[in-house]
Amino acid sequence: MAKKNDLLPGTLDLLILTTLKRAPLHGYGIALAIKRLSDEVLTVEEGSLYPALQRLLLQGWVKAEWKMTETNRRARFYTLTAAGRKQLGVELSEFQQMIAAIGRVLQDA
Amino acid sequence: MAKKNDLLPGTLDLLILTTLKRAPLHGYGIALAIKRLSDEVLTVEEGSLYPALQRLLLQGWVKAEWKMTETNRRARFYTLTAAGRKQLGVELSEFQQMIAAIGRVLQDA
DNA sequence: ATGTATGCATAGATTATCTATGGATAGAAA
DNA sequence: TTTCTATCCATAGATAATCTATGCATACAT
Repeated sequence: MAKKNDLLPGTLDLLILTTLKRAPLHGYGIALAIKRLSDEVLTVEEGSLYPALQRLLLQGWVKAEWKMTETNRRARFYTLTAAGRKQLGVELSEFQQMIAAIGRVLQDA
Repeated sequence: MAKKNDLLPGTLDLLILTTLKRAPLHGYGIALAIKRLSDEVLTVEEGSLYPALQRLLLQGWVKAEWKMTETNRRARFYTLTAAGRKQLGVELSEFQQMIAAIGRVLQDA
C-alpha cells in the first residue's frame, strides 16, 4: 500500500479555520469547500476531519451548534470564535513564514 | 510544553534531497545547510534527520560513504543517486502542487 | 424498495517528528 | 594538561497527525 497523503501534514487546522472565516459550515461542507477551492487537489478524509474539529473545539477556536441544512438535515455547524479568528492569523503567518523559508532552501540549494 | 515544530511535517525528505543536489554532504552539514539557507527559520533536529537519512538510504534515493571532512573528522557523506535525483523531481512537483492548492484555499475562502 | 448522496463519528494502524540521550574526537583555551 | 566547545554519529521513547476502514442514520430520487 503506497502512502499517498491527500494533504500536507500540519496544514489541516489552518485550512479548516480558513473555510470558516466567512460563514459557519458543517463538517461535510468544510470538506467539500476545501476540495472545491483547491480544484480537487486537496481531499480531507473524514477520519482526519472530525478529530481535527474535536481538537479545535477543545481549544476553543471554534464552537458548534446543531442546526438544519438547506436540505433539511440535522448537522453540526462550526463557527469561528474570536479566539479562533486570532489563532487563524497566527497560524497563517507561521505557515507563510515556513513556506517562504522552504522556498529559499529549494531555490538556493 | 508547547508544541513547536521546527519544520513543516512532510517536507524533510524534500529538503534533504535538495541540499544534496549540488554536492555530497554529511548529516551535520545537511542540518547546517538547511538552517543557513532558510535564514535560521528551519531547524532539523538530529532525531529527525538521522531516521530520515535511514529511510532515504533504504529506498535507494541516497548512498553513503565514510570519508574525512576538511576538519579531519570521519563522517558519512550522503550522495544523491540517479533514482534520488528522479525522486527529488517528483517530490518537488508534488510539493509545489500542494502549496499552490493550499494557496488557493487560503486566498479564496 | 432500493440506491445514492449527505451527514455524523470512532477505532486502529501508520508515519513523522521531537525530546532526550549517549558516545567519540579535534582543536582551542585555560 | 585539563577542560571546554564544536563537530559528528546514532538510538529510544513519546507525541501528534493523518489515513484506512468502519458503522449508523436519513432525505430524496428512481
